[in-house]
Amino acid sequence: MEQELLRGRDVANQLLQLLVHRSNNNDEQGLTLILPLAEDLVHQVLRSFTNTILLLNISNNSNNIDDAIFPIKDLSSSSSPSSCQKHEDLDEACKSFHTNNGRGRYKRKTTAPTWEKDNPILLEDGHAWRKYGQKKTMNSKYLRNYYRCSHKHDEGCPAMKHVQRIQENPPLYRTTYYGHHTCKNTNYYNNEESIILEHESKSSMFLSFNNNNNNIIPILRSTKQEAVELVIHDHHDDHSVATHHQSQLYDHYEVDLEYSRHNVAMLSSSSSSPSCTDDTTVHQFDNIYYYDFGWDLDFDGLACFDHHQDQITMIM
DNA sequence: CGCATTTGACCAGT
DNA sequence: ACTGGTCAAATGCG
Repeated sequence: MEQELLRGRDVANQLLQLLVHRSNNNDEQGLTLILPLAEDLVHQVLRSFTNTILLLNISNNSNNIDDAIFPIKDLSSSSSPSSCQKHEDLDEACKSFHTNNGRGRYKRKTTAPTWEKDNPILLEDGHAWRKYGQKKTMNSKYLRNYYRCSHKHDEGCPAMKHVQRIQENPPLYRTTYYGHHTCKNTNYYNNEESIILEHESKSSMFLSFNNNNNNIIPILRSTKQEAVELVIHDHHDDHSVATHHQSQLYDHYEVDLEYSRHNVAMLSSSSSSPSCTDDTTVHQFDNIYYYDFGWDLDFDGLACFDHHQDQITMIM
């Protein structure tokens, strides 16, 4: 119950940050970008409440989850679940109670991966992972290793990943991520970890902007709890951190992230797909394209281009 | 001793 | 029946 409540509080904080940011950017593009995220966060908060109430009922009424009365109705589902088995939201909360001769039963995840990334070597990504299994898969001679966030139980962090070697020579490892970290990751900015940052992406900043020249949204959200201050000014300002160049073919943004100047993205002005530099690799997942920028200085970057909303999200 | 990893069994989805 | 995702006891390690 404590874990569920903590998770609910963390997600509510994320929602608050999102809404505060929204109130400072009164434009329609920003709204269309933020609404799906806000909706997702509200669902997570509701799930936390639901799980907590169920656990409360179980501890008060019965040791058997099937006998527990479920007094609230989940609006997202047409059925009115009265048991754990029938309620899809009750993922983690179910497992510890649905036992069979000491073995836990579980709900297999069916969600699409959040993103995936291929690397020539196994890299740290700055997060603490706990390995919970490995499996030989049919189409590969290499084992697939399964990890969940080390803060799954103390903070309810839902992030998971699996890593599998996909190529012998040159070696290539594919990491597939499920969900974002909601945990506080306090060691990320110390000196030791910053070395890792030079080689691997996925630090805290989610940069988001559309290709409307006058309307750059600097930050969408953060994967960590620390506030990240990065303001992108009008490109005519000499002190701006972002400059914008336009040609017939594409919009090209440069962002000066504190120390060095990076080419961030080239967005096609025809709204089809963004052009990329030569060292950019592209992955496609769930109708969203991920552009992996091989920057050679402080950051690697991952850009997500949503064709439906004609906007790009940078993950650095 | 306390934590993470290993490993075979269990389980859900197809 | 098969595949792969997850669990949890056994094991490893600092």
